[in-house]
Amino acid sequence: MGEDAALEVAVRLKALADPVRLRLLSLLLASEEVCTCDLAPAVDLTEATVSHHLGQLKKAGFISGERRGMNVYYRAHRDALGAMAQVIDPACC
Amino acid sequence: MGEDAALEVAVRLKALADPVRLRLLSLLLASEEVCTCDLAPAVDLTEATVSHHLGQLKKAGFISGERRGMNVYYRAHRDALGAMAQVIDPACC
DNA sequence: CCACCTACTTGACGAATGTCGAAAGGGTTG
DNA sequence: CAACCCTTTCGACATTCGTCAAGTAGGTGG
Repeated sequence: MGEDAALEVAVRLKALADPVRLRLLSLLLASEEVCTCDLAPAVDLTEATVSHHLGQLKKAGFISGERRGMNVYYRAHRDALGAMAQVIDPACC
Repeated sequence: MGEDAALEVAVRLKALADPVRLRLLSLLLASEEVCTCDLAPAVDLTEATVSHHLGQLKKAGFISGERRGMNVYYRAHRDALGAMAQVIDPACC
């Protein structure tokens, strides 16, 4: 793996390498669409903290959020996760 | 994903989420067996720094090292990487 | 046996980065 | 406007990265 490629992959892996973000992602994968106000109590953290984590996942391209009315609904990008899995083990898929 | 499971996965992902460790792993996957003295110049860091990184990869179960004479030879555990890929995307494999 | 060298690991340190929540701000609805 | 949802800024605290210095392990020559 090249130096630049390693840096890009590491940045995206860092976004996944946190217990809170893994649980948020798991909740999003299970429920299709969830808003911050529902996620915060599920992981027992403040909405501000959850917003931080969602921002990191969004920046890494694993989720996206859409505002509808008062709430912001987040959904997971399953293809981005699949691509990440393939980088870790190309022989896997 | 449960709280404890998320923590365990996060710890192992953190071991992967670093550009230096990704490059070290890539070198090990390419060459079957490499010693610290060959890895250090390949990533342009001191042997001490490389040893720290190899220790983290070893602790996470992605590599193992064996001393033969003066050198310590490391090799990657491909199955551990496959298992990690499957955690990220269960539908992948 | 001893000194000496190479290969590698470990511990301690400063610099950089990440985590979390309180407070403040922007949008949206009633 | 008041209430609600969400994000952003700021500050405290913890974790991580790379290096030096010291220590261990194995090999070599006097």
